[in-house]
Amino acid sequence: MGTVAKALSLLDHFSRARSEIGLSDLARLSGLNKATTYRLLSELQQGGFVEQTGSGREYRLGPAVLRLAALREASVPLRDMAAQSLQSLSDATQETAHLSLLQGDRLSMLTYAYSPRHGTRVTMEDAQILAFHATSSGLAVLAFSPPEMIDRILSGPLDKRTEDTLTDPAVIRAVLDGVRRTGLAESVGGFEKDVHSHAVPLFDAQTRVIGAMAVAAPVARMTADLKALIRRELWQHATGLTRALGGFPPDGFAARGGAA
Amino acid sequence: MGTVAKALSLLDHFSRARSEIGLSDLARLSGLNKATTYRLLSELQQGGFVEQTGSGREYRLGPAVLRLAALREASVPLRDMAAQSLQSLSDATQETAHLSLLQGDRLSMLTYAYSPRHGTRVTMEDAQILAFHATSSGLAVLAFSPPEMIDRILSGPLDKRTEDTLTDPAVIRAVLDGVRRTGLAESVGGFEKDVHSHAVPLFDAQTRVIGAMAVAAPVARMTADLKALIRRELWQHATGLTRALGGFPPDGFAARGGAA
DNA sequence: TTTGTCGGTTCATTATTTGAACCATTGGTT
DNA sequence: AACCAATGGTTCAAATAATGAACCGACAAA
Repeated sequence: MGTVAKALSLLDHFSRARSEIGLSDLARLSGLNKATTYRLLSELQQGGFVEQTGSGREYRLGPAVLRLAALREASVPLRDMAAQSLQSLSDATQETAHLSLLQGDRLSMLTYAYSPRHGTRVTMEDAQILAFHATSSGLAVLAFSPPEMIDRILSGPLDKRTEDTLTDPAVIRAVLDGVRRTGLAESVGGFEKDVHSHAVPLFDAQTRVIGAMAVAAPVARMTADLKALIRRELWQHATGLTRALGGFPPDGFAARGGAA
Repeated sequence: MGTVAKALSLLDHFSRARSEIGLSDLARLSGLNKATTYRLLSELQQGGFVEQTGSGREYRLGPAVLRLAALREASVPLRDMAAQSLQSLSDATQETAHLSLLQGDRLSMLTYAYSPRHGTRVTMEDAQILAFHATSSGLAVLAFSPPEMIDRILSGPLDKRTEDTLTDPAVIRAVLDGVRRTGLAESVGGFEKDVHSHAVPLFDAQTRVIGAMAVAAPVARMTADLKALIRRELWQHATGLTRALGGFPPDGFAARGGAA
């Protein structure tokens, strides 16, 4: 692993739950030497990617990321397009819609839209990391990822979020085959106990999978009609967004039509 | 300069005007060897900080910055607070208000708010870099920066944006003294010919300057009354935002009250 | 006092970065 | 078709920068 990759990997340890991390903690988390961690942090700090908090001397993400995000948005207004598409999808289904992006071996939630219709709804956390084996989005993405990546993910630890979480690699591979056939992934209670979610992968211009669009509804509300509606709308919106971003589904994908 | 700093500096060459850059161009822009640039870009690409465009093989900022920005926002909702404060300031003055952040030796615009009142207004560009010697925001920040930084900036090239741009370090130092006394910086036509702007610095929890809040109005509209209004409102809003972010002005700053 | 942290620093050893030269392609010119 | 000047990408010996064990002083708890 190169020095730059190490420095960038430090940034991965910040999360919503842990937005400020001390030097020693970060060294432990990353497995790097404390001195190394310090030097890398110093360089990141110089660039404004991290900064130190006032009270403690802990580190947190810095303002430079805001600037870069603004530029990224300006050149690739994915977030705006995604937000529009999600809102429309959420309106059509009356359920929570969300979109996640693949970054290296991580799948993280970019944005979401709630429907105001129901009092109960599935809630999402900003920049949440989605487990590949426990979410419909994860399964949708994994199904269209390169074999090496599938092997890598499935050979890693697969924690049992709920009693319904799939943790047997063989079982998951079978599920992925199904996702590849239909272009649509489903997960009932794999991530949160009462959530039933569907997901469709998104692709870039080289037909590589870049993320997934999903609809999550309470298990109690899922009827055959709602399921059919979600599948139809989700398919439309996801393939539409892929096209809008200049991406292309792999050969044969469009033909599937999200059929169960 | 460490390897990490070099890699991060590559990201600085992306701008609104130039959102996609080829390998050779980027090597030229950064002054690094092409092979070096390539390796650094590869590492950045692995981390999702840059990606290659579908059509050409050019590079642009990647999706990872979006995720980090979301987390930064979650832990330090500066942008939201800034947006609110700017809107209120813009409403009160009927002119364009904007906020810039210091990142290393760069001052870059974070966000802005227009007033709908007038047909003519000062317009801003997202993530624009503000020159220290040519803008009120730059002067406000520089006045409260460490002496070494002032020396560094003033010994660098000071380009003459307009005929009214200050380029004599001695003159600028005198202006900075005034800014330090009043807590308020002013620039007439230093950046754009017809723009009259005021700025007040913002501080962090260690009383270090982190940026500036500013109001920019067309020179033609600037009367004594408007000037007094801007100074009063700008002072209120800027000190209010500093406080809201958990920051503290340096000793004696609050006592100045933005008096001219 | 002792013990265990913390953030930060040092410096000889080591491993990584570096850059000139080199491909294979591409697109424009003659 | 031949040529030229770009492009993105690759190689490898030489040079440089990264590394980590040990060390500070400061602080807090026992």
